[in-house]
Amino acid sequence: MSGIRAQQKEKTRRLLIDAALNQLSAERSFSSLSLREVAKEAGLAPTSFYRHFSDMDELGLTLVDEAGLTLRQLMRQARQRIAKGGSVIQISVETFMELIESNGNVFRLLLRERSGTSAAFRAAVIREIRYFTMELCDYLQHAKNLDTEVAYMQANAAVTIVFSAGSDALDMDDKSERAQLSKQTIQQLRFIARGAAELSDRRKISKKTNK
Amino acid sequence: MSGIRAQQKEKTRRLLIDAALNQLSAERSFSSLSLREVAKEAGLAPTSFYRHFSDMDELGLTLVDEAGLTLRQLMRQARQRIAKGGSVIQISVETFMELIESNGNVFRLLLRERSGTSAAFRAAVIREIRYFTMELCDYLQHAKNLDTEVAYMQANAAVTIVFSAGSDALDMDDKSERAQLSKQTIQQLRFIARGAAELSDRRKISKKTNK
DNA sequence: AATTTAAGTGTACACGTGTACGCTATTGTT
DNA sequence: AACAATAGCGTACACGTGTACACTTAAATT
Repeated sequence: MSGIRAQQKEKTRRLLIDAALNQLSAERSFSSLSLREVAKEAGLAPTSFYRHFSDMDELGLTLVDEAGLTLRQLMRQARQRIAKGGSVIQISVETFMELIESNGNVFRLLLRERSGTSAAFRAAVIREIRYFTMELCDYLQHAKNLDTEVAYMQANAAVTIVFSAGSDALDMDDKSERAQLSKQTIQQLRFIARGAAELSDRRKISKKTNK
Repeated sequence: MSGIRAQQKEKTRRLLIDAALNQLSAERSFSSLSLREVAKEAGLAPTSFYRHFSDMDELGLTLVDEAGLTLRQLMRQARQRIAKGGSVIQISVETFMELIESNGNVFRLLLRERSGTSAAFRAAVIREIRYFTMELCDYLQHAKNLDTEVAYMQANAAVTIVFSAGSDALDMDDKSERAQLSKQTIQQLRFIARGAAELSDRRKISKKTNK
């Protein structure tokens, strides 16, 4: 099996995925996309859609997977940059904002669409974000030597702040406005980091004195 | 003019508003609601809808106004409780969570629906949230004597965290789970408050030494 | 070379949608 | 008492939707 057939199939599958992503915008949520619209944008007959996905829901799940991949790519890239030195928070936020600029529509799926979708879809989105949060939590625990619970709360707050800022950035066309938003987000993350570090310290001290 | 007619009209207008609110859920966003569905739920013929709103968009804007009112009610209630003493953050979060429990669907409009709606709708939501943020910013500036810019960043971060937690709470049926979420949210707000207070102090010192 | 498999097409159907239009019945105005 | 205004209804229409079904055509298998 040379696979010239499977190869073609994969190609038009991507056509469908990209067609869906391209139609996303501030006005247009995934849940408001119709099977026919997506097929048309991909240059296919409506019924051909079924050769690749049984449902718009299934396409949606695939898109969320795609978004998850992008999120991991983000983590890898940020880690590489951090290894070269500099402010961890600043580098992370800037890397995130860059990725939003180039992969805007992929992120809309994770940042918007909190309702009006299937339960499976929402669960998938939540799973991706949780995974991301846990990665950050691990990092905080080890690199910053934080109390487990405190690390989780910091990670959770940080992800909420960054994703919310990312969501806002999606609708900004002015570049200086985005830069301002980045700056503010960085400062907010520092607030959180500072507060978390203090609580973690206090907890450690109280544990020692209890011994 | 006794207004028995206008009175009736207002009554069925409320029927439409409530019908729309009642149909909101995790699965069902406002943007996915159809004019006919809302009219049916209200016990009206589809075309009667037009006697009250020219559009689903117009209904949407009305709902956002409604949500804005609820938000102000929240602020008033929180202020009253705070005046009686206690942790400001804790009281605020608990008041917020209470209101979400009783007015869940009103909040879905503000907390979800970040896309897939008309530009006017999104603008209205953003306006309400901004107003809320500004109120908090004012409070922080005066009561806590914070630097203007720092106060804004804290207010913005706090609102993001609380609204995100509120959005999560909307889909929880377990009461203890909600309590845990409240606790976590309170701690996160304290992180932010602590970090902001420190930065504000540092800025004041540097201003003094510059004189 | 003959046969099977499957990606993509076109037609067809039932259904839900927004809304234009004319009607009825009741309230408000003159 | 006569008239105007209007909330609500029913019908009707064009349109977009998901999808079932029978088809072509090219690759894969035998």
